[in-house]
Amino acid sequence: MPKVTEAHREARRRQVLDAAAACFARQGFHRTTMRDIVSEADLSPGAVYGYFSSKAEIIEAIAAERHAHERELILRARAQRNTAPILRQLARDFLGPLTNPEERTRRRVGVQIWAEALRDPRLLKLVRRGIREPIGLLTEVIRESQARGEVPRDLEPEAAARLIVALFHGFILQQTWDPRVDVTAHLALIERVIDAAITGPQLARRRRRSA
Amino acid sequence: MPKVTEAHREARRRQVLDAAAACFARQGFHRTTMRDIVSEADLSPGAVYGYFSSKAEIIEAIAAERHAHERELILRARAQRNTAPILRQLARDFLGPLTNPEERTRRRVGVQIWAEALRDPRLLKLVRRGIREPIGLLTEVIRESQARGEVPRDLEPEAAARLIVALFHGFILQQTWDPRVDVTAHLALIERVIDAAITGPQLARRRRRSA
Amino acid sequence: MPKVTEAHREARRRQVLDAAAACFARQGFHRTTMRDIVSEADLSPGAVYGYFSSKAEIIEAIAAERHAHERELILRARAQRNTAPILRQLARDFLGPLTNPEERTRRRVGVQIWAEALRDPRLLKLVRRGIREPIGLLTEVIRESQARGEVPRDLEPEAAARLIVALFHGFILQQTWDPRVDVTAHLALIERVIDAAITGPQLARRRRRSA
Amino acid sequence: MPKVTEAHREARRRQVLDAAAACFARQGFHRTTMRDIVSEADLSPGAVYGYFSSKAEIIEAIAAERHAHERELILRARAQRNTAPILRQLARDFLGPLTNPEERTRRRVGVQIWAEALRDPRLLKLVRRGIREPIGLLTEVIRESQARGEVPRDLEPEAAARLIVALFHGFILQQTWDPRVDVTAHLALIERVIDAAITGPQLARRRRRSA
DNA sequence: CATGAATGAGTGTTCATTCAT
DNA sequence: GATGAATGAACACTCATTCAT
Repeated sequence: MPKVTEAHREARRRQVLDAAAACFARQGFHRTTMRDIVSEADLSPGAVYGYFSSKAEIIEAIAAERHAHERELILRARAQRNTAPILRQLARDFLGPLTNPEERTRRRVGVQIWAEALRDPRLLKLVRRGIREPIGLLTEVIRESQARGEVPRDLEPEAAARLIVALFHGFILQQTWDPRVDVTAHLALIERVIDAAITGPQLARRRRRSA
Repeated sequence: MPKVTEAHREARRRQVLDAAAACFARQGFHRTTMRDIVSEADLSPGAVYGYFSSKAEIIEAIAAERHAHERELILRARAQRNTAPILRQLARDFLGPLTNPEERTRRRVGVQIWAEALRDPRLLKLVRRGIREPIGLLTEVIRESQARGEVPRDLEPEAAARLIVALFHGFILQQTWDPRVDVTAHLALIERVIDAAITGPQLARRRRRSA
Repeated sequence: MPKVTEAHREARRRQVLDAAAACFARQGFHRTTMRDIVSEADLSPGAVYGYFSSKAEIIEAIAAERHAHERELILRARAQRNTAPILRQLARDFLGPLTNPEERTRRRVGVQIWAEALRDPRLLKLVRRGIREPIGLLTEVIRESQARGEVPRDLEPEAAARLIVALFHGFILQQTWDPRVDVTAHLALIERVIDAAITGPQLARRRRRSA
Repeated sequence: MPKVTEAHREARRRQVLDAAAACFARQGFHRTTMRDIVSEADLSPGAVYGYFSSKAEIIEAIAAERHAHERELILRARAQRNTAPILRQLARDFLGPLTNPEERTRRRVGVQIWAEALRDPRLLKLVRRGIREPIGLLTEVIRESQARGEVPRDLEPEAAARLIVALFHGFILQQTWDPRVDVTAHLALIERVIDAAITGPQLARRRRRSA
């Protein structure tokens, strides 16, 4: 049994991770020094290295946390029974929080991770997994929608899943470069696109008949 | 060897810019040292600094070039007379080249620029302008489409323009993280989405007839 | 080895300052690289920068130390009760040590500081203050001498103070350019000038009698 | 016979020397780049190197010019027949011009040369010679004064000469650090010191009688 | 002769990481 | 475990000088 409780260790990790995220959001990874993180966390260098063995590991931990969170959001949305509500909830869950300053901070770090992944193989692996899973989940969702007849059968489910993710990522970028970009207008448009794309049961039936 | 032609100067700039892009694509901005660029360009540090006064200026020059190029692509696409062809050409011009290794290199650098802009105010300004212009052009395109009755009038043109750009940026990201991602499948899907979105008079009529 | 004593910190500062002074005396500020100082002090660059945040700051610290020392010398000399002994002690305290190699090293650095001050506003400020104080003290000394009737009343005290300082500085220069210049001969001459200048009551009386 | 006249060469040298002096006075030797000099002189690097083979050589040339000038001043003063006028003229010729901005510029460069000489053996040689000659001339002047009975015979002539030079150099320093230092007050004081030191023929005779 | 692009060794400084206390 | 002084390789950038044109 360690001298220090697991809860204490976890609290310290949080402290470091939050401090690092704040610094990264402000100045990017490479302009952020370990000193910056250490100061922001109000710890000593040695203490930080007791929890993370390198700067890269901190970045990875942040990325991993983010992916776990997004996975959770998708799983939760999938609990809905129909396609349109699932997609609407995804749009709300992913885009809605962007009005929140803390989420914006996290997204700024997220964009840095996207770029850093091109440089750091371990991070790339993480980012790939962090994207493969959501795409997998969305692919399933679309397949289920096709089974329900809410989405045309000849649609390539994975391509559609990627398109949804791309839409989200692309909007994150715009929001990050210019926080004045209107989240609500975008959400409204996306809801409209969803409505257009999804042929709810009745609509689908009607279509089939008219064919 | 003084009194050198303008062509010579331009060739040297290219040499530096290409070398820098190659390095940046491989290792990111911050892991790329000026020495790396200088070696790759087969020049001396002094020579490089004769053309660019800092590493940041090289990055900015690359970003500016890219933006000019994209602007050109959009202007060219707009020369088409109808919405669907315009959008199809845009999709082809922006996504098609991603199969080309040189374009992929450029896109990797592009992603770095997206992240770096969060840190470097000058670059952020450049990126913002580089995005405002295409969105502006696309917004006009959509307005014209609405005037032609090819697109519903109650669509918010700028939001739609942003959505198109987001789609493109998001796909770039996926492609950059994993070059195996299928460009063709995506293009096909996008063409389909375009067809679904556009209700141009002729197209609309044709569709009704074929139904 | 953290939580280090103040004494330790002070010893390290000394180490850097002495090493720097040795280098500066040998090669001047601008030919002395930080590497030189670091080697001479047998430290690492990082260690040096832990105590001084720039090369300029090292120079300033040396200048400040020197000024404090000179101030001390003047204050001590002023403890004498009469003008001639004060001036004689000043001459001895300032010129005497020039036979000492370590003092010569310090004086060589001092000359560099004099020149560097023309370039570095912070250093100029320091040098000006380092000169204003001694001149102020000497001015007071002369005023007191005038009150005692040992120096003619119509002498401009500050001009006289400046003249004394000029004499000293000028001699430092000669000594620095050519260490063979005879300190003793100069001291003797200065004592003679002092005797000639001071017409203290006793001295004046004694002189008249011996005549 | 060269393609370019000797006069042309001389004019170019002047141009470089003046430009360099202006730069040196502003920023010191080491902060002045050859580019600075080249720009100030409105020439090309190659042109400058056609007249001076290094930066050090420019500095040396400036020092040499200055020394020649000072030598001239002393020789001219010696044309006076008596000691007091000689010294008074020297004081006027050396200190008087300090009110002139161009002379101040030259003196700022002079101070740099004094420090640089500690680093550069060739320059040190020059500075030593530039000081040995005036001291030699002044020593002769003092010897002649002693022969004329205007100065006590037991005065060490060279020490006295050095003292005069020291006084002058020291005052230059003060003036350079703070141009507000009052040249006139200093001149007045020096005249007074001269009067006190020199026993004109009559005065000398009177003294001898009273002994 | 003049030009000015090119050279490349060298500069002051930083910062991720370690480890003696 | 915690501390923070110390390490030292590495960095972006400069500038005296050269030499092809």
